[in-house]
Amino acid sequence: MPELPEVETVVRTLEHLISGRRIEHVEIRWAGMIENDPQEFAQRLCGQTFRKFERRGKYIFFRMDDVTLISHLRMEGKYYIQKPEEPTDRHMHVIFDLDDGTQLRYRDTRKFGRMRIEDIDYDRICFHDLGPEPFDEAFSPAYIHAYRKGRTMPLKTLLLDQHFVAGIGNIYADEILAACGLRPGRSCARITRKDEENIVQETRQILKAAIAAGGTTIRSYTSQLGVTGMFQTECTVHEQKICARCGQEIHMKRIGGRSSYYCPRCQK
DNA sequence: ACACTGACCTGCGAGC
DNA sequence: TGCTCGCAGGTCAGTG
Repeated sequence: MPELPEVETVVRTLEHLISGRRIEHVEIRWAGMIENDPQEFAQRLCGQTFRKFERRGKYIFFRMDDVTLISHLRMEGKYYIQKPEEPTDRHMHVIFDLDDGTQLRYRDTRKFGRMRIEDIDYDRICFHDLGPEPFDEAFSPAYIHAYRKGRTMPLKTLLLDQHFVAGIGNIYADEILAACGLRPGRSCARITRKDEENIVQETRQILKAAIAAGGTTIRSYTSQLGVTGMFQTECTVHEQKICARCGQEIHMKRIGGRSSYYCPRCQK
């Protein structure tokens, strides 16, 4: 399931592959994933050229000539560059014909992903009240301190809260908390100043390493774009059996409706 | 205002 | 073998 590092990898790969390509036709096979009126969506994108490729949290922003195409992959959304004669299947939901004869195809087995168009100057930074990017200096120990004031939610829930910080999903939330030695179920009201510093530092460290590795592949993130990452081999707790640090059996507990993995010895 | 739950979807694997 | 059921999880609407 793509999180910030995977989405960043997809954005940079697509930038490399389709920058400067013009959309000649849009085929929408499943209209449920288009948040605009589907006809208007297709009509406004025809004749537009991919100019800039941006990311905000887990959202992709394609800046065209006159419109911004915003895409969220949710769990299983993937983009492919393929030729028209290559076979499609029932999970291909949107197909863009490009001016070089190839197609940009969006495939999503669970139909959770969403696309929409907005005006060209649509503000990426203020989008959806998303929290700061983890690498932005606004994401600081002082910011965490202020945000958690008056809140009692588990740390795991806090890290997954996109209003708190943008881009962290279930896998990296587990990894960040493991690196900090904090249990995912610990209330965010019960951490120290030092913990706040560690969360900022480990979040950046882990996401940076993941981006460098080209994103994580666990079960859903593979692509013909050549961006299959290998970061999952570096997971210390998520979907692991044994703690890499102490050998203790990894525990799994549902927190905020998500499976959360932690080492009961290393994480307090 | 905060916190929690269910809905959206489909594929897969466990269990009977 | 073939069926049912639970689980996977990002986001948002609805509820307490």
